[in-house]
Amino acid sequence: MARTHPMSNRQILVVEDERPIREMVAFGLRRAGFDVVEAEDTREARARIADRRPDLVLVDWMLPDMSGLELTRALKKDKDMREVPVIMLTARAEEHDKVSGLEGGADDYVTKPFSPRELLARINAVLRRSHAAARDEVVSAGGLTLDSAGHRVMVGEATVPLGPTEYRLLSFFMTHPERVYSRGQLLDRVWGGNVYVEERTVDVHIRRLRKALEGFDCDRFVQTVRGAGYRFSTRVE
Amino acid sequence: MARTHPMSNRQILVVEDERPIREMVAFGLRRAGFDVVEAEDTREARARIADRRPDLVLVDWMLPDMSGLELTRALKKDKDMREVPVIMLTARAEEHDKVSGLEGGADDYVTKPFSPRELLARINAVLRRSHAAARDEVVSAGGLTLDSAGHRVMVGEATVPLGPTEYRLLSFFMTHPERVYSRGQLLDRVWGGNVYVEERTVDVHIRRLRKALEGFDCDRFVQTVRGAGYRFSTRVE
DNA sequence: ACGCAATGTGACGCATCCGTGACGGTTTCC
DNA sequence: GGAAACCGTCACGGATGCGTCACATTGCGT
Repeated sequence: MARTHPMSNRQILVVEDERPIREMVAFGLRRAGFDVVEAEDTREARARIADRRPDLVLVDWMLPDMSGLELTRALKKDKDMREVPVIMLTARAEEHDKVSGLEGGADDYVTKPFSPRELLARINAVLRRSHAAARDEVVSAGGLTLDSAGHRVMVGEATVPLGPTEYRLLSFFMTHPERVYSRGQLLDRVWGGNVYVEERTVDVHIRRLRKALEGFDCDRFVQTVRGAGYRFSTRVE
Repeated sequence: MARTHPMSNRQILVVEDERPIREMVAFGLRRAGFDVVEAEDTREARARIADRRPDLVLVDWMLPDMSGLELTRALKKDKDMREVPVIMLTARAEEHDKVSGLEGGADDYVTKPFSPRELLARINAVLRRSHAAARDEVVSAGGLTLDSAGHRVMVGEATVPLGPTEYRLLSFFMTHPERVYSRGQLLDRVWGGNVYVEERTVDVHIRRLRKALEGFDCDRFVQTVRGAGYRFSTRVE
């Protein structure tokens, strides 16, 4: 929660076993003004995350000891590390990977081969979204304002009356808009992976969230995607 | 949420006469999200290629009736099958074979013994090359935008109201445009190979898809090819 | 022009999914 | 210590979408 790095010196952890690629990526990022930490396997990565607290983790899908996917899953289950945004680096371009990568908890993915420009764009997008909270800034969408410092969501001058879980849910949605999440994914990322609760519980909290947003005419942003999950989108259907 | 639908729309034909190996490979590929069709000789392989239209063929170098190399050569001579990428599976590691394998028209080769990871990497590399157009996160065609992360198709700022099946159907079409698919093929690839439904059901969903696209003046992209099946094409007839 | 086959179209029953209100148990805050 | 708030679960009912059928329409060959 405490701001540990100045804006111009954001720290990124690059997890990649192939040294040439890792160094090339690291070089590009340093050139772009980032502070880069490198790791070549997941064991090292976990250690660096624990002691350096990077602002973002860039992880290769294919790693020697454990796949990047599993690392991501593990991170998102750890309460201390759940907030760290993850971008998956993958050589695989199929839809399958996009889905499973995101199910594992990655905030975005970049397909190899990628241009430095594309990678930077993704990194900045994710940093802007997910770390706005950690920088005590606000995220706005469709009249809603997420004030993470104040742990509340506002519409104009009014505060939306939310319970803790509804706040976390809406907070997650607002930092991850325009994207469908299954009930299972939401349980992983909003509830935390280690607890077992019925998937239908998500429905109930969606209901409570909608009810809270109802008075502000914002409930339409929480959208049901039949057979898939839920999506937060300010674009009307 | 045990979905029966293929996660990736990619279908792979495995041609291998030794059953244990074939089944192991097929298992690994299915696990990785691919839709797998098996064949144990070149005769069967040609039949499967003709009726299933796989995205990629994985063929053993040594086959009982005709060598995989000859199958590959034959495929590349056939106008209908020339576009299908081929990966050769060979027990021989000599440089000589690599060369002749590629000369025969294979897009890549993998030397036995191989790790599943290596095989997947090769497959994805080849798929990426041959389906370069289909690998972007958002696929656009004729004003339509497929937003796979958001599980929706948009026209400008508006969302096309699609049911789950219609979404999968249109999603498949947009990633496989300009090509005719029979009702049977569509059932395989969109519905998932293991379900039995009437072929006419496809017609009904085509109808529903067209109706949904009607308001956006995009229904003309879904074209009927009498006696053959359906095709998605942004080229006007 | 005629007839057959293929495709378009509207309707219907059924299964599934999702919204919703209620309830018991636990935590939090006076 | 009590009340209020909150959470997870359940059951019920409505809504949605699916697969099939029957009938209309189109297109093709003769």
